[in-house]
Amino acid sequence: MDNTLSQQLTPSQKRAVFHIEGPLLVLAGPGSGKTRVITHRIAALVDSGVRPYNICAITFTNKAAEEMRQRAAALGASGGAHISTFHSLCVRILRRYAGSAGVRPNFSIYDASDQARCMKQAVKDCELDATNFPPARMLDAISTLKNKLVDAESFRDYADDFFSKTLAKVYLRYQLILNERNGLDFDDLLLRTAFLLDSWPDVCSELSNRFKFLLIDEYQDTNHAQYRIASALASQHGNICATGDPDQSIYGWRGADIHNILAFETDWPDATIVKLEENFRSTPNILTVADSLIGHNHKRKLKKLLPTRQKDKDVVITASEDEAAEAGSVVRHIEELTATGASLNDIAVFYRVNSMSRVLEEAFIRSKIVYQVVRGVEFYNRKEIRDLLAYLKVLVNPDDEIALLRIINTPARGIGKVTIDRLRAYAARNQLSLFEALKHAERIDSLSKNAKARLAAFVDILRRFEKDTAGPVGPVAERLFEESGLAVALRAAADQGKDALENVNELINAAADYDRQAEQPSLIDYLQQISLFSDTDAYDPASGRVALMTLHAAKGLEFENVFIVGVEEGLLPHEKTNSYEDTDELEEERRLFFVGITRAKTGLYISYARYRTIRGQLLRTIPSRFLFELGCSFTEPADHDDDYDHEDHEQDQPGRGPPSARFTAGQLVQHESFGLGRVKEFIDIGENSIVVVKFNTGQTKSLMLKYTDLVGPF
DNA sequence: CTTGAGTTGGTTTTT
DNA sequence: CCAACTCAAG
Repeated sequence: MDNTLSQQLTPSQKRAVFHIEGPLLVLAGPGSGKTRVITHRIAALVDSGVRPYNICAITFTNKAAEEMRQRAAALGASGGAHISTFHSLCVRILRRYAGSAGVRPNFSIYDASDQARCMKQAVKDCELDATNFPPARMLDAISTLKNKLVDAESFRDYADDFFSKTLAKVYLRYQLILNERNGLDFDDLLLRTAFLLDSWPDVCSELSNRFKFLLIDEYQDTNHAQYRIASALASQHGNICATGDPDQSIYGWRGADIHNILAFETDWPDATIVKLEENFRSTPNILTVADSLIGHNHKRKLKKLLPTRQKDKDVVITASEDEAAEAGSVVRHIEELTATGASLNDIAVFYRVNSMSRVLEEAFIRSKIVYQVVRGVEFYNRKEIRDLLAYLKVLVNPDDEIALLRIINTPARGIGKVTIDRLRAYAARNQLSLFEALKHAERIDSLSKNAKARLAAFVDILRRFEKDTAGPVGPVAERLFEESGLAVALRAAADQGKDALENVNELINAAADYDRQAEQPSLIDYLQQISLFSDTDAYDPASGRVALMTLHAAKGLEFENVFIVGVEEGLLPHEKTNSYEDTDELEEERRLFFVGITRAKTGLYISYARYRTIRGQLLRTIPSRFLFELGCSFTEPADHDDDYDHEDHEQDQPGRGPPSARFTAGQLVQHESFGLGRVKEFIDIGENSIVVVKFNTGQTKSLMLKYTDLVGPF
């Protein structure tokens, strides 16, 4: 390696970079130059004679992979190394070894909404009530099982209580539906790959010998399936380098198992551990606050962030009246920053939930501050985009019934519910897929002559594209857009069609981009790739705009100035995370805040609003407990006189809830012994009024106002 | 069969 | 508040 490059590294970074053989764990705090270590390490490997072809680096997002590719190239290790996410790697492996893995290579990847459809069907097929067995809950449970590599059959053999047995039935059914449609959900990609590597030793050793050096970033957020895949890939040589920081583990809810990183030394007894504790990113002002906050987590190894920068601006904590005022305060601070020379590129605003972006966007538009909402997947959720993609999906995978049903009457071509039902009945009777039945429409007696003709016309459209699945994607997408009738329908739809047309154009351009970049463009590959896009992938660091994103999306990024808004009880920590008790989930919320804070280099602005509109209702909030854990002189400005002022003010305005009500549904309250909860119902009968509260402990209580110590609004 | 109005229910974070 | 679903009229 180039001497000047290695001179930029600290001794511990050098150790991590040049420790070539055997297992290596890099425990790296935020801002420790971890990414740089990995890219330098790739370069060092190549430098020491390793063929790039034998290197596999796994990152957390496609964006991170892209950046790493570029940086590695800049260090002279260009081309050949496989750098991607776990999911992308699994797609490649599954396509290559489809036969052994028990999948067909043209599988569709099912996203959350596709999964929801399949699950609804599964619950219905099992003759269960959707209220007792909500599809979302079922999916959650199944996802957890899949992440632990428990497939439907093993779970069925294992289930002993009523709920588990029911869940097992649903799981089997759900999986059957997926299989029939040749669809894999995100978890399947991992599970199938893990099973493949486990049950085919020759495949496992072939891959392990191909990837002689394995590097895995953000190891603290790997789940069991990923852990097993990683172990299998390293099985032949043990050249596994994992990097991560237990304090930045924020995906426990998705099955990430912090144990993976904690047990690395046990898994690989001859492992070398390198710690990167210096922080090159943030000022001591910020690190002190971060340290103080994360110190409130009990289940962690003690670790200090060692600052290397000089003191600079103090951390600013702002209390605003409501979310609009909070957004206004963000705008004012941004204007101050830009007035002193900061670029909008250097500014980011983080929030806990996506819905919070709206009020910020409105404020930015009013103040003419340009911004980007980092939400890449949103584009692919637009109706017109999903429609066009559904056509492409059906071409690649005709068994994808979800896609087929989406387009069969889009744009409207007179194929309604009755026709589809008859088609389905025929398919079921003859053990055919819906698409097969469609091709036989002529022979289905129950169909009217008209219906037959319409179905034939539809099949004809698809038939014209049958041979186009191999080559470039852009031209196919463009032609299909026209010939499917989507184009005509959108052009007819006056004003809102205009946006839609632009979006479709963007999609076609993106597809053409893909054609240029891919070594061997194909529709299958394209569709599978875009299914794995993440929000962060859309982040453009040179856009000259303020970046708005969730705290989760902020992972791995850094900004000169960071705003974190809505730091309130119920939001951060989020109320859904059973966080009144000192639980693991609460600790994860704290880590999430920690991740947000440590993204900031120089300016850190934390804020909360005293009132916030939640589901259309203006509610009193409680400042987050985390604010008190920051260790800086934070005093809650709320005092009682202010409260009453506001109450009065509120009562003057009609439409803000009944003035006599002391509680309104949805409101956050605190009880001396039950803790935090939300008002479900307030039965206002004067002196004997009753409040029904659902507490975070899970229990719902009806409390009589005059006997209870319910505190709220705060 | 299509469309629009009305109702209902669900609401975190994401590969 | 919003999306997804239901139902009735055209």
